[in-house]
Amino acid sequence: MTSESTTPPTLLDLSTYLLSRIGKTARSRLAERLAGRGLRLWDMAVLAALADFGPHAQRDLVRRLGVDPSDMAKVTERLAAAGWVERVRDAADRRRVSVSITETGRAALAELDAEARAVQDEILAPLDVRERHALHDLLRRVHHGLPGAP
Amino acid sequence: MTSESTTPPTLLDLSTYLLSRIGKTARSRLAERLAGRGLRLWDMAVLAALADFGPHAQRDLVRRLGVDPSDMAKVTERLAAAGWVERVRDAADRRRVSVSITETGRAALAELDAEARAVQDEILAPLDVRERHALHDLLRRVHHGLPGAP
DNA sequence: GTTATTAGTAGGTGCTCACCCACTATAGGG
DNA sequence: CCCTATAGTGGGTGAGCACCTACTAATAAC
Repeated sequence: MTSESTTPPTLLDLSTYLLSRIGKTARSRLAERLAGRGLRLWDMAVLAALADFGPHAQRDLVRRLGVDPSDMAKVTERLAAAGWVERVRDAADRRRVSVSITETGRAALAELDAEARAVQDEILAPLDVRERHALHDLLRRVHHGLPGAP
Repeated sequence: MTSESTTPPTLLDLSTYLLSRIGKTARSRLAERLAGRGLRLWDMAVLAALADFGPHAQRDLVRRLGVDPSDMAKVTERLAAAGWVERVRDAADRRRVSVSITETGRAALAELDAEARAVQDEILAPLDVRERHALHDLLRRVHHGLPGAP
């Protein structure tokens, strides 16, 4: 338990402190699990985007997720090596590479999602189902107000 | 705005994703502001601990905040250079250094707190006061369940 | 006294992350 | 056909962070 008695109230009174602290542990716990499979957080994000919205030109993935093009190249390379995604040259515009998720990729994403939910269960343990929904709604609205691409 | 249409629903459905995303922007925005004053996040945490709980032997700060002793030395050094804290050798045990916040330190902390609340207002903009309280309560309980010192 | 333990410090390492530049290849505009 | 812009890629950089080691000074244990 985080000893409330030892964390300065000045910080505990800041929602931003709590958000950053909790977010960080959530992030690192999931990253830890993904690392066990040789994956990073962006890899999961890319798989999710492909599963949810279908095939993308790589540049569209870049724009959707706000990653550097050069970094995206590395992600798709890793995912392709693992067989989670397929990359094919666009016939119409041969500069472009169309990226799509494979069946194995979908299966992998399902497992990653399960991992993520396991982490979530750990972290949200103090809350009952109703409270988790309430939290999720609030977070959704806050997230919606965040700037996406600058 | 974070274009909800572009973030994969698979991720949006994860509270952990939202937490880590929101927490990260909160963290980096505050860090950015503190950097303008030549400070880091830990500096504020140390000031808060001293303001809330009074003077500490440096080793107690280390234990309270879970930082590496060597890093704590650098923090107190920086804070002392700025005049925010005072370090005096403990007469009883001359290995120890007692760290206490100065009046200027308190004033500085108040400013930092104001900065943090400004960031908070930006981020929680979509929520009204009642909802912010609700969110804070939920976060408090979640945070309380987190492991503090391993 | 000798030895082991503890507090603080200086300096360095490895990792992640976001970012940037240079380069190739394709495409499109005039 | 030239010139500019775009897509993807490889490689490198610098900031921030957590961690670790070695060292000094002081205390406690025996």
